[in-house]
Amino acid sequence: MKASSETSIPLETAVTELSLAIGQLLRRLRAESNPDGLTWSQTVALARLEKAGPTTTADLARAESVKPQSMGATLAELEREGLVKRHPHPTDGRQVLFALTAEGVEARRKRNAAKQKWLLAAMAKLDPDERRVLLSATALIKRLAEAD
Amino acid sequence: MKASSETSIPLETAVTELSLAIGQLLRRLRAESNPDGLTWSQTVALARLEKAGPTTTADLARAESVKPQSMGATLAELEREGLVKRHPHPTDGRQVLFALTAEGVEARRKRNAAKQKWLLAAMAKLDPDERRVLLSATALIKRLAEAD
DNA sequence: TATTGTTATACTCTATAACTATA
DNA sequence: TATAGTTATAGAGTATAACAATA
Repeated sequence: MKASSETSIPLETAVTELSLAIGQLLRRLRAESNPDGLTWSQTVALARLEKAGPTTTADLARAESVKPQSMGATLAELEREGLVKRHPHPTDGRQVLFALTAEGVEARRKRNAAKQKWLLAAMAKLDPDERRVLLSATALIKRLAEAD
Repeated sequence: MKASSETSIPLETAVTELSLAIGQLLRRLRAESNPDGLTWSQTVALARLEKAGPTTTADLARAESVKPQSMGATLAELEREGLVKRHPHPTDGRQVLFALTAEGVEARRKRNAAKQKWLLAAMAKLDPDERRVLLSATALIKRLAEAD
């Protein structure tokens, strides 16, 4: 497994295969996920709020490559369910900071665990080396998603 | 880069990070894709028909983890646009085989190239080693998506 | 003027349920 | 009966456009 055997594949093909593969896995994840509980976009928003702390609609939208209106709809639904709470921005009256409530933290912990049960089981069947490749790839995928 | 430094991360965390990362990249791909042209699900269906040849609605649906009705809607739209054509199954009168038309082959080649321009550029900025990791990961992601 | 967020509206993707035709 | 596909309907996710409030 030294090197150039894989570099011979054209980059165009690799790019196509990668995007098809991630689409395929994401649909599988949706299909396997618990129908009760959080939707995909709600899960993502909660996870990001948990990692980043209080965040504005616009920042969340940028991070996930959606329009502020789309993220606003997701946050409004989470607020209606009591999982996030809005706080005024200390210096800018236009901005609104969203933060997890205690209920939101708990909901995320519990429901998210159920949601990813399937992927956890599938990963457990891989070799340790294969898991390491996926782990390295995760960081690269994030870098690609956040590249200029 | 031998081994166990990365195995110390809990599998739960790795799984969460992976699914968030692929969601993030898929949304970025959608946001960057040409608004004219094929939608994501149409692109996927055409790509699969090109690779597999004539295929039934049910088989396509299974491969992409969607219900036959959902895949049927995508195929009906592609048929309306003249990119795929339906053919009777030779022995089973219930089944319908879908295949690309010449126009479909051309549309896929041309529009798909434009659609993935952004990812191609982003991948080109990675190190060769990093591209190799992503290439290996692509196969693993497909295996996960197709696992039992 | 530029930015943040909201409201209104529409399109895509997918699901479930009920139906027809064929095996 | 069981399977392949269609039609009808609904919900989630996203987009664009038009607006209000604040910087």
